Amino acid sequence: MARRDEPQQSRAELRERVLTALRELLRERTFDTLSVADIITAAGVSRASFYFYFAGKQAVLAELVRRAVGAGHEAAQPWVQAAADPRETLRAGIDAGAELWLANAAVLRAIVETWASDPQLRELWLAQMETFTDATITRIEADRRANPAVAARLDGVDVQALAASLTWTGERLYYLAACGVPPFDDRAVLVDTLTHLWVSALYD
Amino acid sequence: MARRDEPQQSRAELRERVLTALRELLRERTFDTLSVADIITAAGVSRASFYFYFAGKQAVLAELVRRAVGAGHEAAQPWVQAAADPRETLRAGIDAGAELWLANAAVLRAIVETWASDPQLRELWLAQMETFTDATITRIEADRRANPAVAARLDGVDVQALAASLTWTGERLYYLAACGVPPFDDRAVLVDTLTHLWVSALYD
DNA sequence: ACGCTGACCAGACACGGCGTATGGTCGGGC
DNA sequence: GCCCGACCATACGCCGTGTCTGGTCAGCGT
Repeated sequence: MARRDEPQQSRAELRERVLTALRELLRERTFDTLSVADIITAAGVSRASFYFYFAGKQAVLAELVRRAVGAGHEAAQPWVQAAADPRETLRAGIDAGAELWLANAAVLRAIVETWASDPQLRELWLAQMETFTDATITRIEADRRANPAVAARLDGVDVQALAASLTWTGERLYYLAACGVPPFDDRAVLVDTLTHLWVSALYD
Repeated sequence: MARRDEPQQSRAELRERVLTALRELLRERTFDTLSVADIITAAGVSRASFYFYFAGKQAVLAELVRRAVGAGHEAAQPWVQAAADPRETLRAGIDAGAELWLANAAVLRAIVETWASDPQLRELWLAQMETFTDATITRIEADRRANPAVAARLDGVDVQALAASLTWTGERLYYLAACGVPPFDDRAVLVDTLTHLWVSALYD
């Protein structure tokens, strides 16, 4: 027994097989309905090997999330760094976020539904949100210094809290969109609404 | 055996014992870590009786949620019905929401973390959010008719989507507050920020 | 006084998922 | 030629679920 199905698959690319197997499975079923048996069957990997490389299915999901979200920071960069007319770059950033969520809907949906129940995932996701919040704060403070109107508008406002709430609003609406909950399943509506919230909270 | 521990507890108040037992347990542990065994032990009820009255622990949670949220509609009523100066009544409504979440933090937290994984709970929670969204729409439309400035501000805006997004933003921030995630664990910050988002999106 | 019925109980069951342990097979480096 | 590390199948103990069985108790009608 113990024959190699794929004779010459390079060694530690077995990890990769597990990761892509989970990513594929998530396109059809939700994370909580997936068992380790499902994953290793799809990956063509033994139970023992699975537990050698991963602490459990949460660990696999964590890795997928880290990868999926790496691209997220770049998506937000234009708005964070741009100097002029925030409204347009902001909208572009929100649209890029929608794109990112669309591309990784299955994985992101899984973590949003799971982070509360697992310490590792919780820390990962909270840290992730904090990263976006920090980027937002940086940009807001820059606007505040450069633009008296913005400074006036934000007078007495807790910028940290405002940035965090905008970040989390994004998380929620993108998530609902990924779930197909109306009216956010319509991408144009999603982007318009989110943009309206950000613009009116910060600049109007 | 089979002696009645509480000799003369009226009959179908056994249901109630289960409900309050879960509510109490949720004050200390999260829903997903609770087993049916835990619940029936705390309630002093047999496994068979439990399954006679409830389809599972989700069904118990669903009932707790329905009760907890009934009070929520009343909390929102002042703002929905009030004719004048929305800002103050709006803030009062948001504060009442915080109060409601504080009082029922354990139950509400449980459903927010669980509704994605159970069809019944999903329908329940989505319907709940829709109810709040509808109330918000009603109020916004009234403002729009009564106040030209509001009408101008909301020109071309999808009111339905805006109302829904504000509702879900509330859900998220109240939830984070219940989880003790900063900066929302500070109630004043929470209410200020949420109020700022609503006011700037609708009236400013 | 009797027995029936309905509410309730304890306990056990089959099932399925989890995480670990065992023993064995293969390929490649020395 | 051999040894080691990567990998496999299998099975185990544990725990939670939902169902089923058999039995105890109260109240009520007769």
